[in-house]
Amino acid sequence: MSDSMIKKGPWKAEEDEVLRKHVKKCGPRDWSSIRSKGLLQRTGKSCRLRWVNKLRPNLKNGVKFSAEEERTVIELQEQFGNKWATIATYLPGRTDNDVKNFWSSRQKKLARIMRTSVPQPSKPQKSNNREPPALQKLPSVEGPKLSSLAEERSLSMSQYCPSSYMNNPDTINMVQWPELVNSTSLPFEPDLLQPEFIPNEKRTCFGSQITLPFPQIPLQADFGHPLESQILPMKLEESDFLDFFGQLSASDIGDVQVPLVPASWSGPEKSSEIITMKREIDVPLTPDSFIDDFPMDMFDHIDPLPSPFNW
DNA sequence: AAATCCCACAACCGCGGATTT
DNA sequence: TAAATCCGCGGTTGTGGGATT
Repeated sequence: MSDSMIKKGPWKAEEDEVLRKHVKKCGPRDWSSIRSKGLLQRTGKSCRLRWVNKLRPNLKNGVKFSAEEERTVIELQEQFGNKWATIATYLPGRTDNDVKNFWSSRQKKLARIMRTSVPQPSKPQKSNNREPPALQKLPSVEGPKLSSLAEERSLSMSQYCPSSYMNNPDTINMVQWPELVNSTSLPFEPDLLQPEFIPNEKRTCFGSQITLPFPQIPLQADFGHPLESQILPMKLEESDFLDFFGQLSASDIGDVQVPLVPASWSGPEKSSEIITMKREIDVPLTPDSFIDDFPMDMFDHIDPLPSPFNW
């Protein structure tokens, strides 16, 4: 059968039925034989993909990711990277494609938020382009494909942040963090916002990995990302933002003194507990570690959101 | 009302590893 | 053991519908 006989594009119900019958008869294998037997004019790859992503039983087709699923994906992506098939094994009814698409959408939302966080110029500009003017002169914010939040944030920060503040511990604690956008612009389900800070001994400030039991994950476990969920919606005003980040690159950050606990944590040592954090070269930057490294008092201006556990 | 943007989703492609011949 | 084939994975693109301008 020549390549010109190979059909591509959307599947029809009749094709789905043929594929279902094949799987019922032969099991989910021998995909190539479907075409060689003349059952369908689809490649074996295409048949397998259709089965795995759409026709397989117990799929959650058309069902949005729940907050719990989002949390799980976020955590697992941090642990496994872009191993979508691996991550999907933790999410019943979800395919690697589902997870991949979810993550991709989320990345785009985050990128957009980072972009719109760029300060507006003092002079209004006439332009049909909705891109913030400050960004227009910065090349390729969306250029490289970023595989993790950490990369995304690092890129954004290094581009947006003029620099010298980045590793100036004296300056960091002087910063007044500006207004915040409301939670409706968050790139994830509001369910993920957890004001409580629940100390996790497996988690340290610099992106240590949360060790998840394999292959079962307790979905009820606390996967909250208080730092990420609160820092990302921040809308940064021009002066504060640029002043803060000065002329140094994020990678230059050395020792920085910051409070360890989020503002919303009501622990007795909230404002007094200061630790010295040191970035070590051999510590991999994980998706949340970049944000985790921010000084905690920058969250002081964030209104606590209700815990999903209190709803 | 039209144009544009945003978003979610489906599907394809290229590659590499595993299996078969 | 090498070549051919199959299979699975991750990256990318295309598309349609809803929202926004």
